[in-house]
Formats: sequence, structure tokens, C-alpha cells
Amino acid sequence: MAKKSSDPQTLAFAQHDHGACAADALDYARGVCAQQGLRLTPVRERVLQLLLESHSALGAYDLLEKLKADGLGSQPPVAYRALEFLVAHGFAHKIERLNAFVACSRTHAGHSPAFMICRLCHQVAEAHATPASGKLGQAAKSIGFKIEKTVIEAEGLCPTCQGGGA
Amino acid sequence: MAKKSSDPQTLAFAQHDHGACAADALDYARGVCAQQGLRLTPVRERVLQLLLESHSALGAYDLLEKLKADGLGSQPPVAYRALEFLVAHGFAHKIERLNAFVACSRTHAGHSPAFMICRLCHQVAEAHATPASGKLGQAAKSIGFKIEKTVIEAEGLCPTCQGGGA
DNA sequence: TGACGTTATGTTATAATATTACATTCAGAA
DNA sequence: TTCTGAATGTAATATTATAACATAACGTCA
Repeated sequence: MAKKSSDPQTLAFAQHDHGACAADALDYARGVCAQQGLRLTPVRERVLQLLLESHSALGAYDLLEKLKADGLGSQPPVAYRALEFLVAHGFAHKIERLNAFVACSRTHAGHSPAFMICRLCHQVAEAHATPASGKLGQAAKSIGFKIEKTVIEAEGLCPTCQGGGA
Repeated sequence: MAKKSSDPQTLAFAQHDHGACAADALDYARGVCAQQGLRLTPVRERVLQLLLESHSALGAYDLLEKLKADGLGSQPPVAYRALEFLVAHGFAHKIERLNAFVACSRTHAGHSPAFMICRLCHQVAEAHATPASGKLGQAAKSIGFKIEKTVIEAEGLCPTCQGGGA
């Protein structure tokens, strides 16, 4: 296993050993799949690798182009199916605001992820939120709404981009 | 001004006088536009009315069909432009998760709205959140991310639908 | 082994969402 | 009234996503 990077939380905007960061995540996914009898097939693994290459969100068609270059399938369903698998098992997340996908940085371990999207450099950092405990949770409770899944996405400027073109 | 409905907060899932609810919101929008010199043109007003007819999110093309029936424009940009105006001025919101739009129930007065989306009846209730004060706000602060806009959308079951087909 | 059922992939077509670009019309100001 | 900027009309197209069906790979168990 590659060495553990420093604080994985909201890593995207911090300097870090990205090679190790990506390798860790891939190892982790392989381990989980082995344990749970999930099939991390070539297409699925490649898509995960592609997502792990950066902390930016990639669209399905961006991924598809790269898959095509690898000879791994060239039609939209190929990409969407791989993404569906990765998202279903928590190895990736969809950023609704961007209609795009990021690898999971697994800083949330079963909790609800929250994302910070830089509108200039398009990098996405993942944190974990506790939506049920805030105002939203209170509101839901008071009206009897049962929350199953929560999308939390903040858009703004990362530390680096605040200096430059804010 | 139509009579004020009871608690406007998270009204969607509660029984209420919807005619008054919609009329209030429309009056409010007219008032704001008059005050601020904004032009609530026929297309814009009609789109707002259509959104106000229910507490469900409507897609741009749903709206477009209805506009077409009214003779108010039949091409996508007509709908998207009206929606852009309504969203820009806070009279409507986009639900990213659904790529669809709801009228603002103006329960948040300048704050960040949060939505509860019922996955069965597709109604959407609006609450207000204080994203900067929760875990996300802490995470953002700790890494120096500057939040400009936050999307908070909970998906689940409304009180009514929990009984039936949960 | 080989027949079967299941899961994954390949492929075609098309649906659903959204924008660009440019022409025209309208409302208000000079 | 003429000008200007905002809004609308319209055609074309870009982007995102899914449905439907054929084929291939995998595991199992007779």
C-alpha cells in the first residue's frame, strides 16, 4: 500500500503527493471490491483512474473520449455504466451542479459528502457534512420529511484562485 | 394583497390555501419588480405563474410546452431566458438534482435556500439553511475556501408518501 | 466439460437538457 | 422621432443521458 498522505480531508486544494493520493484510493477500491465480491472490471477501473488523475470533476463525455483512446469503449453507455457502478459503491460522486463526476476522497466514511467547487480552477474538494443535524435536519424533522440522500455543494473560490482572478 | 397563509415555511407538504399561496408570491414578485425597475414581462410572469401552480419542480421543456399553448414562444431560449431572470432575482430556484425549477417560497429572505424533494410525489419544499455555520462552513474556513453559493438538496419521502408507497 | 443463468460490454438510436448566434421587436430616454 | 438597450423570436446545434437490444465473459453446478 502506498504511503498514507497527510490529512486527506479537503485535500484537493492543498499541496500533496498526488501520485500517492491516487494510488491509495485505487488500492482501497480494489480492496473493497475484493472483499465484497464486486467486479472492478477494466472499464470501471480505468474510469476510476481517470477520475483520480485530478481533483477536477469530469463529464461523462470527457471520460468517454479517454476510454476511446484506450480502446475501452466509445459509446455513452459505457461511461455511464462505469460511473453508475463507481457511484453506487461510493468510489465516485456526481457533482450535480456540474453534471460531472469526481473520485471519492473517502474522507466521509459513510457520512454524507459535501463538496467545495472552485469556479475558476474547477477543482473539487470533498468534506463531510452532517446534514441531519443542521437547520435542514430540523426543518425536515418538524414537517416529517424523511431524508434519504443529501446533495451539498458549495461553489466559490479556492485559496489559490482567490489571489489571482477573484 | 391576498391574505397571508399560515406558516409559509416548508409549505409544500402541508395542507394550505394554495390559491392564496400562489397569489401572494405573484403579488410579491410584482411589487419587487415595480420597486426595483425590473420588467416582469408577460413571458416572465407567465412562467412564474406556471411554477406557482404547484410545488413541484418543472423542467424548462415542460414550461415551454405550456408557453406554446399560450402563444408565448415556442423555442427553448424563451423558457430559459425567463427562468434565468426569475432565478437571478430570487423569484425561482433551480433544483440541480432534477435539472428543473421551482418558484421561490421566499421563506429565506436573503439566506441560502435548502430543498426537500419527495422522490415519489416530486413536490419540493423550501427551507432555509445556514451552510456557513455547519461542518461545511468549518471545513471551508479551515482550508480558506470562500463560499459564494451553496446548493443544498435533500431527497427522500414527504409525510404523505411515507404512508403509501415507501 | 458444457449448458445455463447472470453480469458486463458493445452498439445503435434517440431522448432530455441547454446554449449560441443572429434577426426582430419593443419600451423608454434623449 | 430617433436612438438605444432590453427583450423576444427563431434556427441551429451542443451537451448530457437513457432505452433497447445484441453479444460476450463469468461462474456454477449437473
